[in-house]
Amino acid sequence: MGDMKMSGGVEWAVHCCVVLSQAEGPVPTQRLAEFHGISRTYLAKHLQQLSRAGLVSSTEGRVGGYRLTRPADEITVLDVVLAIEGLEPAFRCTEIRQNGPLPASPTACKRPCGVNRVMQAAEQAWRAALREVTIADLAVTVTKDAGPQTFVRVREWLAT
Amino acid sequence: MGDMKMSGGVEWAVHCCVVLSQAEGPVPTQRLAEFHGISRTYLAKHLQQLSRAGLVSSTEGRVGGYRLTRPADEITVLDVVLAIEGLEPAFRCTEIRQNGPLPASPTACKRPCGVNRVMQAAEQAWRAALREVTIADLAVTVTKDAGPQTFVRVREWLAT
DNA sequence: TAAACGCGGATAAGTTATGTCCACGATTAG
DNA sequence: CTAATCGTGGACATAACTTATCCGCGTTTA
Ligand code: SF4
Ligand code: SF4
Repeated sequence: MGDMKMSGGVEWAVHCCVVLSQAEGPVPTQRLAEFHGISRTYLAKHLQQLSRAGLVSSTEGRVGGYRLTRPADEITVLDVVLAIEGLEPAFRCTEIRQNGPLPASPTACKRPCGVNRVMQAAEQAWRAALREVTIADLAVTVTKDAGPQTFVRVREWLAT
Repeated sequence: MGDMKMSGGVEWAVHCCVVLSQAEGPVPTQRLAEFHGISRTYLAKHLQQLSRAGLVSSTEGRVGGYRLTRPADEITVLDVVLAIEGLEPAFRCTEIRQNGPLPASPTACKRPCGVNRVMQAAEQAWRAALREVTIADLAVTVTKDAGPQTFVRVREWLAT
């Protein structure tokens, strides 16, 4: 039935961060959207979220654009995912244990139950894995996968 | 913006499995819904999914209902989550690296890229954590949190 | 002064999540 | 035999969310 799906904007945002890590100056939304062949206006929304999260900073005006606020090896994939997806956990308890003919006592409801604890632990494991990889790591992977000339060509295109 | 949210039905399904692990006979949808104070007709949908996933088996007719197909210590929380949420991973790549003025070569696209690999690894860690806990474990937790008489009362109410 | 750019809000279409309803066949109590 | 209970699957309705698009505004620079 319903599947737990991550926002598609995460893919866009991660790719943009990798590109920004290789850029020499501010890159405008226009260029980033064109480069990835995606919607300019919608990407703008995601970049604004990255900006609010403090991952990128923006320059307004004629030759403005976005740049990373920190070195790429200090930005984790988790940072980007949380910036786009929000901070709320995937599992949200609706406290159904308090319903029905045998409701749990207020005392027992002080702390989250076993179900909730398991879900939170799983989410922590998920976050830990995402925290292990930085944007810089991804850039290295791209170089390995697509060749050492890749980012040279990207920089050339950005300078167009 | 968009948050990755788990279906609310997961909470219902897990709770139902815990109750079923303590029942002495088949429990009909009606009772399970009443016990948890939730929608009967909608819960029926989720129970059917558990049935299709092979976690519970149903008995039709006058005194029918659901029961677990396996001992509770052989049903993990992951089993339930996957039965409700589906098998698809949370992160779905749309291959935007193939777009734009510098598309990745077909050679480099043979296998998933670094981004995708990170996401898959994180999801594996998440699943591993959920696989560590069984319905039987949760039942023990409930006994600890809500008192040893809890399930006695549940069985009494179910026999009503 | 005009063009390029980021920012935030309003708006809309498409999709998903949530929930209801009903007709059907199976089973069992009386 | 008959009526009540129960699971199954499909159709249906509605709320919520995702995915955009557009516009007016202020900022910066050629
Ligand atoms: S027992 Fe856990 S999952 Fe269930 S309602 Fe309570 S906190 Fe939520
Ligand atoms: S680089 Fe990875 S995340 Fe990006 S489009 Fe390719 S497979 Fe998807």
